Amino acid sequence: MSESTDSPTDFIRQKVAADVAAGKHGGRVQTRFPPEPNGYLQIGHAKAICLNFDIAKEFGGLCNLRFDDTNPEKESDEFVRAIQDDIRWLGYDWAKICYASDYFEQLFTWALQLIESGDAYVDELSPDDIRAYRGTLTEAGKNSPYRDRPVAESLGLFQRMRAGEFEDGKMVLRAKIDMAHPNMNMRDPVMYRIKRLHHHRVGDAWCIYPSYDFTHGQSDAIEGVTHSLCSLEFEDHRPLYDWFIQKLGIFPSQQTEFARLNLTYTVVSKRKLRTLVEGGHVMGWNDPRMPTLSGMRRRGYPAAAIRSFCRAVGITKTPSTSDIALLEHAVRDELNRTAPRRMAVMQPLEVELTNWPEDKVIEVVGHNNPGDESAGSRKLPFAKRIFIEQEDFREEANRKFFRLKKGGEVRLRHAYIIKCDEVIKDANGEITKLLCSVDMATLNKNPEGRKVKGVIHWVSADHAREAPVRLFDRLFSVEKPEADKAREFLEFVNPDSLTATTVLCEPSLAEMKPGETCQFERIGYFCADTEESNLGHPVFNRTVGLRDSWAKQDQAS
RNA sequence: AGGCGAUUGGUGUAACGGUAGCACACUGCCCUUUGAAGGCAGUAGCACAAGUUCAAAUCUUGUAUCGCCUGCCA
Repeated sequence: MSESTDSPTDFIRQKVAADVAAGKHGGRVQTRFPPEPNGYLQIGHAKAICLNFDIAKEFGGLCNLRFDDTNPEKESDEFVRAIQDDIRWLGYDWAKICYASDYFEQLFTWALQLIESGDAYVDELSPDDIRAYRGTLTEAGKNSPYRDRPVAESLGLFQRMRAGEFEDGKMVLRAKIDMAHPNMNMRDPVMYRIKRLHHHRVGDAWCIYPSYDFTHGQSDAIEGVTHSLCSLEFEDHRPLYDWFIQKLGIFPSQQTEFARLNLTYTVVSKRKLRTLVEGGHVMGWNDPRMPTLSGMRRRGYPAAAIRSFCRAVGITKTPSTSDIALLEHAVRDELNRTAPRRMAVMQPLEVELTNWPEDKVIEVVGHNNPGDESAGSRKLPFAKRIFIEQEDFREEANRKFFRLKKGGEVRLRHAYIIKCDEVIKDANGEITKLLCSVDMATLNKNPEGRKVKGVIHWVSADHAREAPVRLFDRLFSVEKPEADKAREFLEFVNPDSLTATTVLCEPSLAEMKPGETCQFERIGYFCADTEESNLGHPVFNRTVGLRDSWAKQDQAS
């Protein structure tokens, strides 16, 4: 699943292509990615980022990064910075970085214009009354008593709102549309509210802030965005989006909605991710189990794999839940091509090579990537005492088990074929050690007259380095943690999603730099953690395990 | 007096009136100094009903099911 060069042909790209062909906006294409800086980006945002930036690129257009910072309540510079880092890491760069807050003055002027044209009014109803007057899904709302106040009065009040003459929540500016509209968003939506909050960019310059609806389309218009792509929940807002543009007579950006991404065995809503962090269910926003970009980055997911995944799930209007296995496939696919191979043993079983001279140490050569000659090779020490994986030995097993068994032979990866002659056990009958003999004629050579099928990994006991490892499993133990409305999603958090253990690894692994990823042969892909690794002492995160068809087969039998 | 949108194998998608294809997952076989990767094969699908048409996944209507909407959030 490498990133293909031919472009996808989803309905949005078809629409953009048709617009270009028709000469709309002179064939110009411009998009934007508009996050609110109130949280960390997650895999769902990655889908939107890829869509917007890729479309701009494919059609020779521009894509801006625009922070939708109209509500200072939960917004901060920390998020502004983290979002930029995540987007760059994903592999994208913006034409311009914009802030809705840069348009506050213009927005205010436009609000004045709508008041003057009789399309907006200052309402003094309380929040509770506004709700009550709005009506319900099946009943029309009713007009506010302030709805038909004179234009001049609204004008004066709105100016005074800005001047800070009224308390928070005392009044709002509303669009005058239709309180009986079947679309709730058209029942005189709020355009401005009074909030005495410090804004991360404009400071205390304003005490009134525009709403999303009165900001987004105008921001698109100011920047000249031709295609304003957003998720399905804004479908109901499109009539409003168009209404403001039409009333204001500004550049007609067009909004198109697509389904957001959902993933099995996880949650992606900001609120729920926050709950996981604040409830201590994970170590933080960048916990490797989190579907955040920072979490996936820390876990070792390559940016290219995430892009590839986003391309694979496509863009539609059908709400759906993608299988996390598809994401994992994209990760393995990328890592299989790029990650150097190494050897490490998770559950060591000592093996003494009886016919190997006591002090003899040789170096064998291991290829870094069998599928990529250019990846080169490294040397591995081989000596009398080695460790193999406990599960690679069975005293007795059928022929399906082609690893080491008593009296049987197996290939040590990159080294010799050995034969198990004797099994040493302790008083409890637990296997403590294997005595094996080496077939000296089999280094990088197959024996004559017999075929040895199994290959297992190993490390030299005297040369192995011990390193901490964290194994991650799915964050939730059910496919759709949000599906059961009667139960809180937290009930489904997988108690075994994190396992801390250690590995014995080949010497070269001690040199792994934080953030680097390799494959532990026959086990999985691991990266050196960026937070907890020290020079010469990596702490490994298991990015994803290798596919294991033997485990399935063994389990089935 | 509700509105808007959606519905194609287990999952995610393609098709734009003319043989339902791809990927993931799953199953079997081959290959292999990673039981990985790779190769080959296989299982499995148009929500339902009417209508238009020589011909419907595709157009029309109805039904069902699901999603979103009653923040001074975005």
